[in-house]
Amino acid sequence: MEDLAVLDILRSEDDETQGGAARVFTFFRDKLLSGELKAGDRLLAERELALALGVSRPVLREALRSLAMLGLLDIRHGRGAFVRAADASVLGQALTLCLAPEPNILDDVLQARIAIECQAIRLACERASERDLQALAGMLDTLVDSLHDPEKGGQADYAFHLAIVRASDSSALMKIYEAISPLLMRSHVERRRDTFREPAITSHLVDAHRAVFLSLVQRDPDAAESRLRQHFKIGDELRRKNLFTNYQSPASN
Amino acid sequence: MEDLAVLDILRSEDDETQGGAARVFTFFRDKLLSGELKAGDRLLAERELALALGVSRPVLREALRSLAMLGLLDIRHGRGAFVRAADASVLGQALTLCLAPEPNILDDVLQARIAIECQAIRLACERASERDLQALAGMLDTLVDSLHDPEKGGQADYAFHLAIVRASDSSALMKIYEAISPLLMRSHVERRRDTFREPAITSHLVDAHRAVFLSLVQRDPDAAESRLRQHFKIGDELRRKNLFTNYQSPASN
DNA sequence: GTCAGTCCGTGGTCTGACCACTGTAAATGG
DNA sequence: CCATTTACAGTGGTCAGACCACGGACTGAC
Repeated sequence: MEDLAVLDILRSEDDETQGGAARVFTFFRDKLLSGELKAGDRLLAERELALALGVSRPVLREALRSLAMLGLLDIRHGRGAFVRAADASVLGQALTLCLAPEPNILDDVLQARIAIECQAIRLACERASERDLQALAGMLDTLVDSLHDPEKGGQADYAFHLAIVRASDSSALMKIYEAISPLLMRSHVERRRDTFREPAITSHLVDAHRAVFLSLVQRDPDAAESRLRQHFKIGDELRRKNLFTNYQSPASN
Repeated sequence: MEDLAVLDILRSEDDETQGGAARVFTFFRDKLLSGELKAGDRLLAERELALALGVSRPVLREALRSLAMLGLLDIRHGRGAFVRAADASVLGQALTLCLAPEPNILDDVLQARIAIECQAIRLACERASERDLQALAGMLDTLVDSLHDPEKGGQADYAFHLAIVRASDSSALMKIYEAISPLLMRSHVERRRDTFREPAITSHLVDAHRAVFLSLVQRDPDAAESRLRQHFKIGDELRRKNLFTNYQSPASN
């Protein structure tokens, strides 16, 4: 009952005076939204669909193509068009598009990341299952094992933080986090490449993650968020300091 | 220099074996991303573009239509295709699409809202300008004046919270907040309609907003976030209590 | 000077055909 | 009888050319 109401949101801004392609587009979008078309379903052939909807094939193709570009359809040559499971990658692309003209995107996205994670860990303190915690513990080990490798280390770091968001059991937080991930990943691995040799940084890294994890195990939201914030803060300071040092004596390059 | 690097993110997943429409699509998307095409620019006529890019007009139209559906282009009959300023509405639609199949979206989006706002107000404590604070003060007045009207009151409430996010001076937080706004707005006005007659709720509303504002003026991030969290928490409790009461005696309907 | 009508450029749509890819089922060979 | 190969039917991909509908600008009459 509640789910259906959500559909009105998008419909509201579509007046009835739109062209054929747009009409077909909204037609299918609403079918997808309402669940009338589920992931994996196969659409009719283009020629039949065009006939059924009373539009020409080019018009129908424009609509289908748009849906495909949005990631809602998977059109495969010689096979047909299939409904695709909702994917956060579109979200990520849209976000990148929106933020592209802005300056200092990377630092800015970091703020969004902090926002999501801090709320996620609070929820995780309430909702995290035993399996979530075990997964987190495993990732902590992976993190320690891959300190020497900037590539694996970065991935392990990301995996740990992602697991926190997953443990929040909030699909909205999760989707948004996935959406900013592409942007996030950039600064993540880059930073890692610059700093993985610094003992002060790597030691902090392990301690900070462990501290966050322990607070989570103890189900203490305030402590968990506080430690997470501290982790971000110190990481940021170390990074700036490191950049400053390298700038003064870039001989190590 | 840094901005350009962002472009690689999307390009990475596009192999070179794609069809004509997809090729044209990525062609324009990258032009938009790189700033080669700015908002307001007018594209060549379809026939000329098709000729220039070596594809037929239907293929070109499929690509342009897809860009239009993504909100990147504004195609107007009889006038031409114009580059549109990046808009968060697409983000909102994409988010709605992604979250549609999930249960309890409304409550879940609220978590995202709390996440964004709590981080935003922290940043706002550092970055908010005098004008931001004055705008916030004005909205506080509007809020008080419109307590009696569920419609205006809801809008004023939303405007106040939006202004907080704007004061954070973070375009990423702002875009994400705008993206979840359509979903947010629903529960917002609905809740307001159910609760605006309750003195306990309206009085809390004013006090809470004022307290948040004062902490912001004093540039105290911890206090500001704490009070904001409290505001959300109490609001949630009051709402649940109210729903419970109405459920027990729905005569007032 | 103002207003009406005309004209041209634009997107919007259609038709019908042909090409390229895919899976399957029939034909072939062992 | 089974495995391999081949032919076919169905699907999306592309194209060309034509016509319609809309918007703005120019031109003419008033």
